[in-house]
Amino acid sequence: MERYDPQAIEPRWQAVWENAKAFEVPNPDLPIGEDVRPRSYVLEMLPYPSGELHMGHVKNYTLGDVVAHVRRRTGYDVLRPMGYDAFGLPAENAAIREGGHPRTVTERNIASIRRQMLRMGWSIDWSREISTHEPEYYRWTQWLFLRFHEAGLAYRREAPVKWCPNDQTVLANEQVVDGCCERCGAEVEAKNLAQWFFRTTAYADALLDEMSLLEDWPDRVLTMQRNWIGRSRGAEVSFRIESLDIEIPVFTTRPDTLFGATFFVLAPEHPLIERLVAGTTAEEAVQAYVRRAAAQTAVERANPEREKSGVDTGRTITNPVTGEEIPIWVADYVLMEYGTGAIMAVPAHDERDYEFAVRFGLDIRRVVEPADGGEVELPYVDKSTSARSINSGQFSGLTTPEAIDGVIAWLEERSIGRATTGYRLRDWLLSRQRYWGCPIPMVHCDTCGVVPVPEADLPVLLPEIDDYLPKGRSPLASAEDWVATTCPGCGSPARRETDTMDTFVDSSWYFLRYCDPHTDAAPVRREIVDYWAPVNQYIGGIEHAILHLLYARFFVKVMNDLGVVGFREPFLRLFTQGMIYRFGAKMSKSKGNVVSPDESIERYGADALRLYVLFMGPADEDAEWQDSGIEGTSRFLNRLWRVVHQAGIPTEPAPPPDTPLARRAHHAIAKVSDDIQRRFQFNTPIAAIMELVNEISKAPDDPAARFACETAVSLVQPYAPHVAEELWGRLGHSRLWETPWPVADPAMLQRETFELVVQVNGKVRERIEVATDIGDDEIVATARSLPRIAELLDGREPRKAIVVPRKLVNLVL
RNA sequence: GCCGAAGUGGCGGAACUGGCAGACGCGCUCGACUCAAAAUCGAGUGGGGUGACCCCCCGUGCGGGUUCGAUCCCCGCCUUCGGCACCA
Repeated sequence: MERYDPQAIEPRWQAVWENAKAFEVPNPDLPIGEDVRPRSYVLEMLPYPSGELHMGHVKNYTLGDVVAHVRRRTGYDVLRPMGYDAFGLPAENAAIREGGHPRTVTERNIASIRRQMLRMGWSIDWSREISTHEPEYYRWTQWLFLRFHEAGLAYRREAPVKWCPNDQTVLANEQVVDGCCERCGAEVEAKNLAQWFFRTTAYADALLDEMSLLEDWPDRVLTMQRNWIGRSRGAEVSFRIESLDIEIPVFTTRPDTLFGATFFVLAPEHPLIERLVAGTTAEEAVQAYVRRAAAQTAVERANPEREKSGVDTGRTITNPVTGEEIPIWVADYVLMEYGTGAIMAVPAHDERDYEFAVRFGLDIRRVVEPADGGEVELPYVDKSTSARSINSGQFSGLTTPEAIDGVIAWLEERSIGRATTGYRLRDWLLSRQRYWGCPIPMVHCDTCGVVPVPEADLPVLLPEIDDYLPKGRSPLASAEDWVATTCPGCGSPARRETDTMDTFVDSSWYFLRYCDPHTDAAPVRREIVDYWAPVNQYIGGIEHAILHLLYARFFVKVMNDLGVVGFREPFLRLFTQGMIYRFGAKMSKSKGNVVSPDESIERYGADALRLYVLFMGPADEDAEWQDSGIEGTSRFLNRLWRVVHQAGIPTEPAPPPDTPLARRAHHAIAKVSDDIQRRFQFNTPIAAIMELVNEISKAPDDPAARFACETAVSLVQPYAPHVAEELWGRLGHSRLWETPWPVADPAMLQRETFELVVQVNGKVRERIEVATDIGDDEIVATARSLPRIAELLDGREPRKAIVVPRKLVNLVL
């Protein structure tokens, strides 16, 4: 018998698939008829070509490959494309590190990633390959930007922004983690700059409410997105400073506590502060406080452990329900970015206001109590129906929800307030002061202002420049020939926008372009994109729970509103895979704990590696890489190889004889199919196939051995397609990749007998084989007649007998 | 602090709807093959008692509860991981 040699087998089958265009799915002819084939769009997140593939990619794409193979073999046209998220900081930083041009380095990395992907044997439709840095792609990114701009959803404004001093660019809110740059970890700085934004906040409600259109997303991802969007319903209430004739609105989720508002607080950045204190005795102290606050970093300021600080302005403002004058303070626990930058402080019913009032000796007035009249400590923050208003005029006695509605109605009648909704979500800051990105297709004209580049002039090509190192302003600004242009409006000399787009813009619609990757008429043709998309199954890392997954959802909603696509959500089902660790840490070059896919392939073959990354444990959980683990799956493939060659393999009559081994094979079919299709569980099917192979090797002369071997090979194909295809051929068949997925025969799953577990008082005391159709009474009688059970009963009559059909009987004394 | 997930042999994990805890793999032990080793094959492998076998007791982070029966449900706690964190 020939040895199992993955190094010989694997490249051979990869060539066969390539020649046969085995995994290419053509687009339908237009117009699309009624009788279309069932189809499934299976997609994994596309890689950044900033280096080579790592084990995380191997797990991600192998998962998708298993799903894709099984769907193909169960009758679907499966769209499974691949591309590269080529623009952006990771690729650009890699280029700077390696000292080449970003394009050269990126394209070299793409070539090596593609080579690795082919070597893994993933079933990808390579005819649809795209890369976001190619003009054929980013032309349409720019086109979408223009349409967003037209619709008022892309705009430029000067705003306080987060600046990464290391990467020398601004960042989106989503890219700031604990006050630090998500990429490089440097502490971010605050700056005021004119920047481009997408109006994500206009879609805050849609992003929340349309979660109901999703078929299956992990709860934790939905929760994270909900928290990120942070919708809270409440009211805006106007407070007046009579002496200065100024109105300052506040946002509150607790209008019912207005009677307990005993002071008022402004954020240090609030624009009215200067006017309030000008020429007063408090002026100097307030200005000093404001300066101190400005000097603090976001990290310092966000530390909730820190004792509250603040300063009295000496001014008062009128509480609109009580008519009382309450003091106005300035304190940095109030944020300018949320709500209106001013709050009414209700110390009795808010933790932060309470802490502040205690520290500065301000009034604390209780206006809510438990509905059952019980005693509670302050601050009392319950806003459910088990709380009710007190000391609140006409609203006293109402439950909190009633009081909230009542106060809002009262405010609306008098035009001093209204129901409104607050969001934590901010608009998406998309401009970056970096070279390696999609140019923003806008022109600055002294006469016309900011003018869009006409659609016919797209793409605005990224210019070739010598020095693309980040230096605080976009490197594109130094490409003077490129910057100088004429205004599309008036024809006078004008300057191009020199910022580039955030990489997340590129990756917010790539999955649509795959559907129609070569069209030069539109980003995608509507009929084609609606044929394939939305994605049926998306697979990727949890680290994109907010960033990419929220942006892509936003993009698709806008594109739907613009009529570009016919659906509202990009990804119907989402599966987030866990990370692979080694020696307790994420694999990284600096920790020296990396196992490279190339190394594993060379030693054990792609099939053994593919099996191992999914056999490690549940795919959605983190897992620890064990070098001996891949040896195990490699050993299993050797065993499978041997069993197929040695099992005698006489040609059996079809259908195969009904033997214990044939029944084991049918059980394996049922288990593997159910685990992959219904449970989306990938480790246990491998165990089931291993069991089957073990059974075959124990009974090589079983008359159904051939059938059992064919079943094992067929079931392992999604995981280990090369060796499966090879053995399938040696069993006298061909093209396993398009052979229908096996179906378990229900009759073969039926058993005539089963092992009855006999318990006494819940403890297992005996097991016997009994007929499947045995009656309950007979089960009890049989159980009691067993010598061991009779001995335990010792003549006593069981108080109760519980029979679980086809499982067990429990005799209770 | 708030929200969420998880905790099972020496290790990774299995047990799907409350019904035989530890499937499958790794590791280890013994045996076969071999001059020998590796590879491969076979047997065994949660802890304890007793010990030829049978059998008994304990056992799924800890403490309680519900139930004939709990890894699974409920209450309280501990630990680990993840998210959010002055969001008014």
